[in-house]
Amino acid sequence: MSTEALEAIWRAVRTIPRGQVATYGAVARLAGLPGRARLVGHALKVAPAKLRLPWYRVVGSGPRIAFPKNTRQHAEQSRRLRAEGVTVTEGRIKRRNAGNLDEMLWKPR
DNA sequence: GTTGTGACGACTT
DNA sequence: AAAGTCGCCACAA
Repeated sequence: MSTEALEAIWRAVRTIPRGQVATYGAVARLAGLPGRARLVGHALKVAPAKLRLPWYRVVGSGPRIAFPKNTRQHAEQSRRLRAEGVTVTEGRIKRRNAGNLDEMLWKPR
């Protein structure tokens, strides 16, 4: 995979505002890689810690925490999101505002 | 080259 | 709601 794609993903993740989340699919689209949500997961996995990416703001469709329950990562992501005011219950994200921008979208309903 | 395994997602049962 | 199926593709074995 090209590093440009990885960097595009990292840049997209950086644009997610505090207190909001974006899905893997949305991040992929933002990075110009529609349909490649899995690549986003990979990009986050290999991202240098030095970048200090807000990886915890990236969630699965639902929107829900992508990690299985009872894993360290799941707990960690929930903790960090709650620390930013995001409500997480049983791995699900509760929507709080009207998600104006398409990027911090949670399914607009 | 093939296979299995994912920080995924949309759709269909 | 839950479980399959299929499309997507990077990576390791």
